[in-house]
Amino acid sequence: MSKDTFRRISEEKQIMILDVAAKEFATHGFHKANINTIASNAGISIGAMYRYFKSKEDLFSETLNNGISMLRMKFGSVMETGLDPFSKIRLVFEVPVEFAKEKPYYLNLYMNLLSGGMDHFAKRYAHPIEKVGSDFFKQIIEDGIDKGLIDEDIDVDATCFFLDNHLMAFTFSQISLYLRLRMDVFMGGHANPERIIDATMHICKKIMKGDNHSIST
Amino acid sequence: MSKDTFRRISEEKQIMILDVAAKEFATHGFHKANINTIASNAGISIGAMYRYFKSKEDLFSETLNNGISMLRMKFGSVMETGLDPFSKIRLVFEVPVEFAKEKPYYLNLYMNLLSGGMDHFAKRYAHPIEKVGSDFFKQIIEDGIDKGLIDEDIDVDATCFFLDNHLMAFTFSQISLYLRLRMDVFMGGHANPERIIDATMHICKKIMKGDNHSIST
DNA sequence: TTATAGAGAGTGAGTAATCGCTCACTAACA
DNA sequence: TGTTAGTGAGCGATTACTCACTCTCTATAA
Repeated sequence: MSKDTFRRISEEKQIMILDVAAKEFATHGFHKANINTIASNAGISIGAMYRYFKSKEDLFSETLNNGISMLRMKFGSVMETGLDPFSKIRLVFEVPVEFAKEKPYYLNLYMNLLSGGMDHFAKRYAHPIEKVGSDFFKQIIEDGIDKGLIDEDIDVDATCFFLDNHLMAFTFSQISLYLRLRMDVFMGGHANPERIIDATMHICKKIMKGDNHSIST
Repeated sequence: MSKDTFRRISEEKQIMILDVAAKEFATHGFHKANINTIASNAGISIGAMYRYFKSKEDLFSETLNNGISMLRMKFGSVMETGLDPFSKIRLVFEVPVEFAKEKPYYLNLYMNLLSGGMDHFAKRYAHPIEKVGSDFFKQIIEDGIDKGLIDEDIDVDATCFFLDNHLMAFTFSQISLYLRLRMDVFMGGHANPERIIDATMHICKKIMKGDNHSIST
């Protein structure tokens, strides 16, 4: 965790430093990211940097924590809409498209957790991060079952996993060069987020309400 | 590409060196991987290493190429089985489970392509790699439509993308610590590959043959 | 058969650059 | 005068890559 000295500076400056750091970690990956560059881009000295954070790892953790707060807020606000299950699922696919336009580098941070040499962070962050998406989908589906909108004989866990896999791949496809090229291969030329979301919703309804195709879009 | 000198040494030695390199790249990521360690683990000098490969990037490329060959072979042998579409899809989900037991580090290599700082490789490898999976699913689904096993009104591109997203996430879940922990969160405790494959096939049939639930497992 | 020359394979200590982090310092303020 | 904030030159560790060297093998001349 960051030092007291960091929490004592103005909130804008905190956010600015974390944004600059997230950008650097996102573009170069944790190991290749340069702390001296982050300090210089944030307009502070490396001395100050190490007055605010114990180490490079500590700074990275703080950017991750900042990202988790944003993630929780986004999922939370979708839950609070009070919309029907399918509309909530549609919304949660639209969120990363918007977020990728504002602060894509925070999404990159999570993608970097997947790869080799990041086990230390994976152990600490997999559960808190993934619980958010898992709880979200489970609550929506169970709610849908209660209201008779979703078949009660589906494997809830596996369906949530299936949906979140697609959400994860779709989200990362907005920000990873490799996955963007991959999406183009699959979708034939320039892939359009709206088309994928429409198709996703169509598939969603088939999975969860296989015997009733009459639900409105 | 590797130098002539590399292609002149025995094939076993070539494979041994590439395996050792893949392992190092997989566990530490490209940037943190140590060429001197690779040479030492492979039982050759760094001098020899640089006689075989132009640079660290060149060595990494060669391990990727080696992995692509394996990937093509695996997908190819599934296509050649002559099984029905749904059995082929089941097989292609079983393949990475087996492969992750033999040479997981080759799968890690691809995951590392997704994250930050790997754009250079992403541009070169996204298309050749992803074309394999894309062609595979498209051929299967079109074949299924021809034979009347799959609805002809589905969005083929989007369905392939959807299926491959799940295959990718499932495959990487076998080898990435983060994604393994994530899978546990979703599946509640220890996730079992067979259960996920069963659920996947169930979902597959609903997506592609929504009006007919009577197809055998 | 033996001596010699030359090519190619292989070696590993060393170099140069990078980068995380420290610490002796100054500045501002109470 | 003491405390806290901030600075940035530079240290030490790491690591991609080089190069002057040895070893091995083959071809050819004596």
